[in-house]
Formats: sequence, C-alpha cells, structure tokens
Amino acid sequence: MPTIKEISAITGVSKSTVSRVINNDPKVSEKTRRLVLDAIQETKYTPNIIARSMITGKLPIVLIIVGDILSYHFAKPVVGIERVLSDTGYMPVVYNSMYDEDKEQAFLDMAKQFKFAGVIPMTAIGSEQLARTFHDIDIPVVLINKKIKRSRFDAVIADEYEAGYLVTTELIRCGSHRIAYISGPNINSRINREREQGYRDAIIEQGFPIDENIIFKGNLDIASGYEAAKKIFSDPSITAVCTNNYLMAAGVNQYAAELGKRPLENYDIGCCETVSELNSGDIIYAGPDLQLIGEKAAELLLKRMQGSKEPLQNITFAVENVHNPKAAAFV
Amino acid sequence: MPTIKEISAITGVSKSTVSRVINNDPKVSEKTRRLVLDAIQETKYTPNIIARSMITGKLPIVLIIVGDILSYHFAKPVVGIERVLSDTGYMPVVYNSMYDEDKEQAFLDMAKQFKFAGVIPMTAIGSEQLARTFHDIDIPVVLINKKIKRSRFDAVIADEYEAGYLVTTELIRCGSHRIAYISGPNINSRINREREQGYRDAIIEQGFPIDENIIFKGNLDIASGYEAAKKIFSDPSITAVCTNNYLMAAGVNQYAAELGKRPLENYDIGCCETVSELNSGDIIYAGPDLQLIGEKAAELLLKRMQGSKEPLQNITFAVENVHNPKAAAFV
DNA sequence: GTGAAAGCGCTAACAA
DNA sequence: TTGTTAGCGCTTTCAC
Repeated sequence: MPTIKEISAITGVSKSTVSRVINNDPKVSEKTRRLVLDAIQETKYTPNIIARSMITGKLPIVLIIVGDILSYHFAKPVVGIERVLSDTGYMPVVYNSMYDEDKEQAFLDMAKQFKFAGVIPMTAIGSEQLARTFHDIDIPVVLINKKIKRSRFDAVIADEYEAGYLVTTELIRCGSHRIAYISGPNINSRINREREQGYRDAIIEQGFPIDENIIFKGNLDIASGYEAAKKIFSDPSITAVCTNNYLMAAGVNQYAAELGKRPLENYDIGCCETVSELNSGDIIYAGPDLQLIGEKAAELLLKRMQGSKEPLQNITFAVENVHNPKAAAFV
Repeated sequence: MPTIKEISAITGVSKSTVSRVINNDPKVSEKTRRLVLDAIQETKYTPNIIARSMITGKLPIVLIIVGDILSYHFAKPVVGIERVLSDTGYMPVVYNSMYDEDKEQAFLDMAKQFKFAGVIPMTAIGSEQLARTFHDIDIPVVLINKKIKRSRFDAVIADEYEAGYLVTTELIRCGSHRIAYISGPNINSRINREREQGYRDAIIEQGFPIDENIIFKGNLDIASGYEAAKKIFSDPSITAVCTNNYLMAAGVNQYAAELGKRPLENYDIGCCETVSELNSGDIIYAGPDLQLIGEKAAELLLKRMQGSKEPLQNITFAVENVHNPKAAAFV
C-alpha cells in the first residue's frame, strides 16, 4: 500500500504538497498537481483514512442503529438514508440491536470512540444510562421516530395520531362501527398513545361510542395479536380490528384463519403503520413513506456533519399512504 | 476525552507502562497495575481505537454486505453473525447494496482502505472488476452462498439442490404430479441451476414426466411471478407451482387471488428457500436455517481474524426446514 | 519491571 | 506556491 511518503519520493515534492493535492487545495500549481496526480494514478495510491481521521478527529462513517433489521419498519428507512448518503463520501452502515439496550449502549460508545461522523438511531431508548450517553455525545445525531426530552438533536417523526385516525376512518368507511383495538404494551410510549388516540377520535367523530372492553393490550408481536384475537372473535358484534402495528394484525389473521375467517372478507383488519408490499394484500393501513423519512433524516444529518449551526429541526411526517385494498369497491 | 498521556501524568508512570496495562502485558508489577487501573477508572479513560489501529493496521469492524436489506434471505443471517460476534470486541456492521455492483465495489474498496478486520459478502458477484477486487483483498473474507472460482476464502453455502428436491417432493406428497416451475433469469447462476435440478429430479424419481412447457423463467420479483401465473393458471391440469424464490411465489399468489383461488386450497405453492415466519402461513418451502448459516460464517471469520491458517473450509448447509402447513392433514 | 524514543500516515500551522 | 516542523494517540523496540 503506497503512502504519501512514497508519492513524495517519486515526484520530488514534499509530503505536504501531496497532501494538498489530495485535498484539492487550490494553491498548488497546475504543473505539480499533474505530476502528483500522475504518480497517484500509477501507484494506485489511496489515502489512509484512518491516519487522516486521527487528525481531523472524524471517521466518515454514519452509523444507523435499528431495533430489528428483520422489520420493514426499520429496514425501509435505511434504503432512504443510503440513497442520500451515496456519493457524499460518507459510509452508511447499519447496526442491528435486536432491541437490546446494552448493545445499543455499546455501539453508541463505540461510535463515540471511533469518532464516527454521525449517528441515526431508530431504536427504543429507555434506560437512564442510554439517555445519558445521548446527552454527552459529541457527534451529530438525527433521531428517527423518537423524541427525547430537551434533546439537542434534529428529529424526523411520523404523525402517529394521523395514522391511527386515518386507518380507523377507513375501517369505518368499509362499514364497521364496532372496531376492536389492540394497543402496544407501554402506555407511556408516545407512538402507542398517539395511535390509540387517533383511533378513539375517529370513532367518536363518526358518532360511534368507544367501548373500553374491546380495546386490548398486546406486546407488538404475532403471538399477542393471536391471543387478543381469541377474545375479539368471541364477540360477533365486532366486525373489524385495528392494531397498533402490523405484527399483531398478522397474529389476528392467523387466529382468524384457524376459524376459517378471511381478512377483508369476513372481517376488516387495519394497522397504524406502513406495511411492506409483500404483506399489504389483505390489510388496510395508514402510514408515512418510510423511505422518505430516511431520506429526510439523512439530509438533516448531512447538513450537521458539514457544520451547519441552524436551529434544531423537528420534522413531523404526514401520513402519505392510506392503503385499502377494498377501496375500489366503493370509490 | 482522556488519553494515555494524561493517565501517565496522573500516575507518574510512563506512557509505555500505561499501554502495557491496557494490553494486559504480564510484566507489569501488581502495584503499578492497580495504580494505573484506578486512574483509568476515575478518568473514564478508554483507548483510542483509531490510534491503535494505525499501528496494528486493523480496525475491529466486520463488514457484512447484503444485496437487499429488506429481504429475509439476507437479513436473517445477519442476526446469526451478530450473535457470534457479540462480546468478541469486533463490531459487525451491515451495508446494503441493493444489488448495485458499483456500490459493492466501493464498499469493498472502503473496507480495504479502512482496514476492516473482516468482510462477509452475501451478495451477487458478477463483474470482472469485482472479482479482481476480491482477488487482491488482504483482509479475511468468508463468503455466504457464493462460490468464487479458485477462491482463497472460506465459504458457507446452502444446499440448493436439496431445497429444490425436498420442496418438490413435498408438493408431490400433497397430491400433485403436474407441477409448474418458475426459475430465475440466469441459467449460469449456481443457485438457480441447482434448485431447478432438484425440482426435476424429484419429479422424475417419483415417476412423473418433466414437461418443459410448464417450466417458466422469471426475474425473482413479485411481478414476474404474477406474469408467469397467468400462463400457469390457464392450464387447469397444473395443480401446483414451485418457484425458485419466495417473491415469485408471492406474485403467483397475487394473481391467483384475483382469480379467487386460494393457496394450499385450490392449488399448492412452494418455493426453494426459507420463508420468514410472517409469510410462511400458506406456502410450502424447504431451506436451511438462515441464522445458523450466519453463525457458522461468523465463526469461520473469527478464526481467520485471530490468525488461523487452517486449510480453506467450504461448508455446505443441509436443508433443516421443510415447512408444509398442510402436512398435519396426512401425517 | 519500567522508561525513552521512534514512528504509524496523515494534516496543519508556520516559514520561506 | 512550496517545504519544514510538529503532532494526533497509540504501540513497540531497545535500553536500563
């Protein structure tokens, strides 16, 4: 691996001048620039980024932390981030925490230690410890779908209330007025709260009553949707189910299938987040464009990494997709 | 951020000794070790990995390159890799190429430049250029599901033939003997070839004829499965479809749904790869345990990163999962 | 068992 | 416009 020193030796110019050429310093004569550039070409020299980062104090790597790489919800924004970051010289890489806070902690520490250029966390922040790590992090951060109290970071968040409201409205439009709801486990979760509130408001606004007995609580996984479905389908007056997330809806469908019931045929089913193309065939949903969210976050991060001192941005994404496979029937 | 220098100043010992303590050099007296360790604790000192890597020439990062982060096929092994690498001091990160060879090339170059400790590519290698990059890469590499001619790397690959054979056998077991097949676009692809051969052999072994007219070619995406399905369902003698990958099977199901046909009810459907839990409800498949593949690859890589000079390993993974939701009916 | 000194490859003043 | 010097934080001889 050739170094700046060898280039210097070959061309006869000093290491500094070679460095200047590499970094496009304008005050280098065209002649020496050519000379150096030629030598670089011949030797296939590439600058040692590690050595450089020792001085600049930054490694041009952007760390994206996701809670679950297997989930569309996390994976899709990554595609957006990568789109924006490609050709900027920054290297976006993904770390998958599987919701393990200790691992997130460890990676955040690493990001600091490695002096990564930026971090985009899309993950659950819970513990005090983790909050503290965020508090005294000294590299640019853009949060996705996460609000930290008194945060110093830009954030891009989805309008969860609107998602809950719109999907429920759609369910009503399909003819239901007794719609069960399966929420997440954590009452304090903003996302959970807002989605449920959207559901409630939609029902009330359409002039129907809220029945607290058909609002259930799940763990956001398939199994808990399945469990809740047992109770839901024992009440024949319920004609539709709205779930916080897709996984629980899948659980509901699973139980329904065992009963010989088909989604969007024998009952309506909806959820408050964007569903992958692969699974959206028989579910109603409302949610943001996940790729766009990633793109926006990357744009904000890019500005910060380039030194922007603009005031904090807190962007709320409207629901772009209201997906209803049955819509054709009554449009 | 405290440095080795400050620890040296606080304790009164030299930088070298501090370095020795950090690196567990045995020839340090218990007394000074304690002294230094205490100072490290107090100041919350952590060694600067970048500076260290300038000397050792390696950054303890393992790069996993995947073709499509949205695909279970790529994402699941990542979970396995991370499981093995956790607590080894190596930092596994994922890069998603979206099948873009230029990007893969760029990342491979970066991995070299950054002196990453290792690379696990799970992606399509095509161009001469990319092959050359692999040829003169100087860091440990373990390939997943990829064979490179005269490769210098360990590899973990799935038994594609067996997958094709077993899923077809299962389809036959369900009562079909006229089974359409949808292959991938590339005849030269090993995976494509072997899966199809498995299909052919299973049919022949059960004493049925191969009909070349019901073997179609797709692009591995939903749309091409959908297109092929148009022809398939125009032939009522066909009672089952076997596809190379899951996406095309989803396309078949999509078209079938428009016809009012239900999978595993009005026709049987299978594919030659492991399907995510989320989507395996109404499809038959055979495939390896994807997480295990990731784990095995990470184990091999770990050994190499630790300097092992064992002979090359080329591990073929047997099909661990044969999934048939209808099986209960006749077991 | 410990310290001094050199140096990894690069950038960033400061001179010239 | 170019070269010289110092130094980023660490490891690693080589003495003592």
